[in-house]
Amino acid sequence: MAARLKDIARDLNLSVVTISKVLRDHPDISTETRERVLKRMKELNYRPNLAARALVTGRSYIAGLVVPDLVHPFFGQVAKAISSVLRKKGYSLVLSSSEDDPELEQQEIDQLLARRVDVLIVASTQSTVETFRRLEEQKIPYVLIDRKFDELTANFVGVDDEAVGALATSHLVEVGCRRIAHIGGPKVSTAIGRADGFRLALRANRMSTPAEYVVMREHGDDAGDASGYEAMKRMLALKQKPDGVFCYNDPTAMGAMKAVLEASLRVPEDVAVVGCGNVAYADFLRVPLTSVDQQSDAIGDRTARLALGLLEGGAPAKAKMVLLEPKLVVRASTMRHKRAG
Amino acid sequence: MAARLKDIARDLNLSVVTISKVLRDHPDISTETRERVLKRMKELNYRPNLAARALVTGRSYIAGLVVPDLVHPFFGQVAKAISSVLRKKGYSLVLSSSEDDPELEQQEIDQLLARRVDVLIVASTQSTVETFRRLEEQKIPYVLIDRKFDELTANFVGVDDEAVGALATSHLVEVGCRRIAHIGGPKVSTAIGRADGFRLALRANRMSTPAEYVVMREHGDDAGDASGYEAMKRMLALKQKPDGVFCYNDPTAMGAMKAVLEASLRVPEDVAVVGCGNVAYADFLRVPLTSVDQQSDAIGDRTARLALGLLEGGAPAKAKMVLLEPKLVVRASTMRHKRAG
DNA sequence: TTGAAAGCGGTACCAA
DNA sequence: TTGGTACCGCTTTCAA
Repeated sequence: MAARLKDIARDLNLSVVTISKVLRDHPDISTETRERVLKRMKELNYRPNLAARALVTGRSYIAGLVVPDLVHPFFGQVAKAISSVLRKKGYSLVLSSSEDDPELEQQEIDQLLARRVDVLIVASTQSTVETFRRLEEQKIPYVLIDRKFDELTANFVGVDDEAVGALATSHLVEVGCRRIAHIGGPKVSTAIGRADGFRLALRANRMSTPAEYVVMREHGDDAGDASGYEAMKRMLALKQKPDGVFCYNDPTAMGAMKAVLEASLRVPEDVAVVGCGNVAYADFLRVPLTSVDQQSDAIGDRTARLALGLLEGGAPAKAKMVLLEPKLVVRASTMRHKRAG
Repeated sequence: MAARLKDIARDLNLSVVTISKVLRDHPDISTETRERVLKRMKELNYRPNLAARALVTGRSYIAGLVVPDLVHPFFGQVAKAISSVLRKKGYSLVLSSSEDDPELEQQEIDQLLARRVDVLIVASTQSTVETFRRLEEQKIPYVLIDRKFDELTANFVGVDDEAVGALATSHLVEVGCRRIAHIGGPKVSTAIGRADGFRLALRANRMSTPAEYVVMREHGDDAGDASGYEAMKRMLALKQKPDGVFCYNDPTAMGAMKAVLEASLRVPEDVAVVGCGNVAYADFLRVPLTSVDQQSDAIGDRTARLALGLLEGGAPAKAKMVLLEPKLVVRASTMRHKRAG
């Protein structure tokens, strides 16, 4: 159906090679021929078959991106930022969602490899590094984002999660919280790093926290996360309630806030709440939410640059680790008295 | 780098054809040969080059999806739903974002066509139908979603936007609003349809509305949409303030709510607010937002089925139009007295 | 400046 | 049951 080089060549009594050269702006083509060819291309609405081209050049000009959840605004933002950088260099971004399922992630990666993407970008949900070792064996360039693996010295771009936890927690200390809790996430590097940062900050402030004040959840990422709600509810039932809580992410924080308000307590006066992610609507919540920004645009931008470097840069170079500094955005959910110490 | 049929054939002293047959579960291969081949494939971590296959079969097994905004939860949800149906049939979904820019949309479509997608799914931001006429000429199957064109009898899946407007507006009437305003969207079918529904519902209730009560915005889709805020602010400055407002979408409604609250008025007592989209966090807003659900999952599901039908179904069939019924989700932002009439 | 031939990694068709 | 040959649409190399 679609026009091919061959069609144009036939119509113009030229060879396929000549047309191909015009297509790629090859210098040694007479202006006249070039004109004729371009004219005919336009008439036929010609589009080179990129699959065929990829087959011979060995470059698909596709970057594959696998994220755990397309609907999560963080990943959407990152994808948008990556795409806008890559597009300028002629690359397409093929997006896949793993739905936070390691097996599905594996399938999606296989699919992308079968399409011979030039580079793979993954926010992985795997618990082992096997997949990535195999990528290395096959010399397929890849960049991890958001979640990293200690066992792996791979290219990585993400926010410094320990800093996230420490930033949020010290802020709670600063606004006068004395019994600070943490509702954490599943067993991935982001959640673990943030929990570590939480503990570090407490120690730095010579504070400690009872075991019941730290909960690591299994799943849950929806707005008003049910497990954040449950976890908070349980903490509020303790004889010593916490007066501040740092939540793994914003949805969790929204769930926690709901629990606090339902218990007829006030945010931030009785319990101050900090989330992470800085979702666009944080300002419009029942109590505007203080949150640690994850720098999604910066992550996307750096990731895309790194990926391009892997593709264009000749030298293999060793794995590059980009750790971005998180930023705290203070809103009503932690605005109580200043420095109570 | 990656293994090819040829490599396996050489290693096993077989022909490429035989390996290819094993790959595709062709019946006439001896069990023994099959075993040997499969074993070697596993060892080499063989993955068929889909681009090469596409070249000869003429089918890429790729569906292309172009949306105006990846970060918008509605499109994210739709993409997820489409993808999950297509994946089961062996299709990959390649996602592009047009950033609400008609030119960029055109580029993305071209890019997808160059990759020879089997079918195109577009939530178009174009103002003319030229692009789609060309698709028809080239016999490339496509499905429009969300936004439609009157000039075009194309496959379409979306919610009934007139019904959206009517549903929201009658609800406002029912809860006792007497001066109902509408903050609409840009000049695309969704916004126009919802505004039409708004007018219809008013007429059906023998109500009318001053011109200042209807605003159609140009752009804006972020959480707490600035133009929703501005529009509402202006209306609140009128001598006769509206007592209810139907907003084009949820972000707009959030902006409008902000304006109402800042004016020291109450939602819903002074001004009731209805949005559209039913975002996941609607329940957690300063005032939980009544919203018309757009059925993103159903849209995705029906779209994917329709697309598959276009691909697998032999008969060309005539354009199919799927109009889904919207559903109202009532929350605090409109919970005032019942039927004041 | 132009083009013939070979080949990228597969599949289809038909013969052995 | 197995394989030879041609070919998908394009680029590369080298010769004319």
